[in-house]
Amino acid sequence: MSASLPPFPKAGEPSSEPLLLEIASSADEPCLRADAARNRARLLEAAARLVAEHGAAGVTMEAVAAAASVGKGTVFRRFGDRTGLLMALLDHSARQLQAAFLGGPPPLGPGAPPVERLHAFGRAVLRQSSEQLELQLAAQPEPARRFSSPPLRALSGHVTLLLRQAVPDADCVLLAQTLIGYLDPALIHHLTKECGMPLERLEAGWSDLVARVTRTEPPR
Amino acid sequence: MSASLPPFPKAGEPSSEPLLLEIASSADEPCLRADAARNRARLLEAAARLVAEHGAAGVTMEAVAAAASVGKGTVFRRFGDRTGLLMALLDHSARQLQAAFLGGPPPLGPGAPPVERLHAFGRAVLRQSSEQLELQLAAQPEPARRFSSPPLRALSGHVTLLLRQAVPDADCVLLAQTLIGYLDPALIHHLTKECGMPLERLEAGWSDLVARVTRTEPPR
DNA sequence: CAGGCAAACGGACCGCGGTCCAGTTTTCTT
DNA sequence: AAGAAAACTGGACCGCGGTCCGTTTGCCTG
Repeated sequence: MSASLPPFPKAGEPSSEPLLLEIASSADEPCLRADAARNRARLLEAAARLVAEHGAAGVTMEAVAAAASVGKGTVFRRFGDRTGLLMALLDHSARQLQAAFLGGPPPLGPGAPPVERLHAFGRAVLRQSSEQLELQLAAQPEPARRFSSPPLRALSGHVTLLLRQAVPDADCVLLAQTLIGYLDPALIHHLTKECGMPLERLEAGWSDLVARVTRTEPPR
Repeated sequence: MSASLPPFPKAGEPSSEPLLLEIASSADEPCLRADAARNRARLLEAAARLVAEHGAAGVTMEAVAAAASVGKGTVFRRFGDRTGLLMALLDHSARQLQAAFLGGPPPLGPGAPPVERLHAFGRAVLRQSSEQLELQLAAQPEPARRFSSPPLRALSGHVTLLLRQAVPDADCVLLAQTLIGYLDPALIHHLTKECGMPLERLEAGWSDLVARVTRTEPPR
């Protein structure tokens, strides 16, 4: 296991759901030593370059280490494993998106009615994922941990909160996971790249889904 | 790549969606040579034993080969890759389930109204996945191909058909993928093993989801 | 400025998934 | 029955992700 990287105190899992989501683990980097910080930057830059040049598949841990003139062990110490490195590469845009729906302008940010925000949320995620698709796919952790990654937790937490406002008496956690599932990069890839659907259709599908899920009671 | 195993003509992908799903690739094994068939059986048996003894993680290709007194190359020739081997291990119950909803007694099989069948379908899949969970997780292909595996195609195809009957004017393919997403082994694992939810809650969640998704028009 | 120590480094090392191909076995043909 | 083509076999081989541990380096304290 890659557990117990000394410098990452794991942020101590705030026991129960905090009612307001903090800006996701912004206290992530516990003051690296100077050389460590420098190497971290070099590694990220090297990795980004490799992605650009040879695609995500070309991002070999050894290659990254070499390209950054750094030992292989260093890469693992810093990022834990390959997934960690790739996630670090996506971290920037992830935080950006998060900031947008936590504190940005409506309809994505607070201020709009929850259902509106859900619609906007889906569009935003779909757009962002469909760029970056290759990286998003490559960064997927092994199946057993797929839903435990901090960024994903943040997304599903947010959706849960919105759902609680929109359909208070439903099992919003489960509903949220369902919605999040629709935004899974692997699904997006399947539908757009393999089935050839245009992104607009996925967006329409999201809107329809949100509408159906947030309908309060059967017409009957 | 592991493509081009001479003996597997790839079954030629029946171009468009067949209106009636055949019993999923039942013409899979194009008459193996005698010794090959024998080795195949030995390998599956050995693999099953290893799963039972050391868990899915203990199923090393080399270990399986050794346990079956067979060369490593043989394993790969037969099953393509690790995922293929694991899927072969699950094949039996997959076909069983498929037979049940294609031709078994209602409410799972034909005869019941489509929404009824959807409810039963979810319960059946949830139950089956929650046993076998470990194997199901381990058998998961790399993200990019997750939705292309034949068994999964069969499931989502079936759901699509049922949805077309229940909500004819919706984008049933997308809706079906959403529902299938709820039944993803990785999600089941996350919710039951990591969040500690009882299976009953997931079943209730499924019913709620099906109800919401198949509601025809908003109450307004 | 010395010196001590935690943190960071780097590369040898390991195990596993996957490939390859020379040699063997089976099946088909005549 | 014999011989050749096709199919199968096994294990050496490769690359990569991940671990380990002896060595080096930056930082803080006196």
